[in-house]
Amino acid sequence: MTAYWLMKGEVHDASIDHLRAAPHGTLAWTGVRNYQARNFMRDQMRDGDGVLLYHSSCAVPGIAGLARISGTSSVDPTQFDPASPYHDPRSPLNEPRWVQIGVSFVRKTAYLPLSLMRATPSLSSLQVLRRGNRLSITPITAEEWRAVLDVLTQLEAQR
DNA sequence: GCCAACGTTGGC
DNA sequence: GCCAACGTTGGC
Repeated sequence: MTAYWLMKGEVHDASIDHLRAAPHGTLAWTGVRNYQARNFMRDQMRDGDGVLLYHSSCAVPGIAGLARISGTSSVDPTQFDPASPYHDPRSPLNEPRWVQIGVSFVRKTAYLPLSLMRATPSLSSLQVLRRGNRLSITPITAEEWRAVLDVLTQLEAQR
């Protein structure tokens, strides 16, 4: 059974345009340094799962496109790279803490700003809208996935 | 750049 | 195992 996820990408290095431009439209999702998010990647994500790609750390955060999970999780090499901003000197070489997973471009959508997400009743259950939420990966129900796609369809019909 | 919220660390 | 201090996230 396909699951759905919302994944935050910092707009300067993991935007929908970065995904589209990547070889095979696929980026290794590195740099996740939160145990809950790691556990989603390691234990629950499956090849083909649906992904809402959300742009964070930008003037207008929001959903920018659709992607899908590609393959299964593997060791995130950036944890062992002293030159990487994601270097984790405390991660044991023989028992790596952090994993990555492939994320593949599906399509760029109409832009759905966070402010509109908050203002749309059918999206009110999204975990990313909860106060104080900082988790970079959150699960999405099938109903929420449909609701987001409906909103995107409406936005795309308007332009 | 501010700062609320929250996760992690480490002394005890 | 508690919890204060600290660091980070991320919207604004």
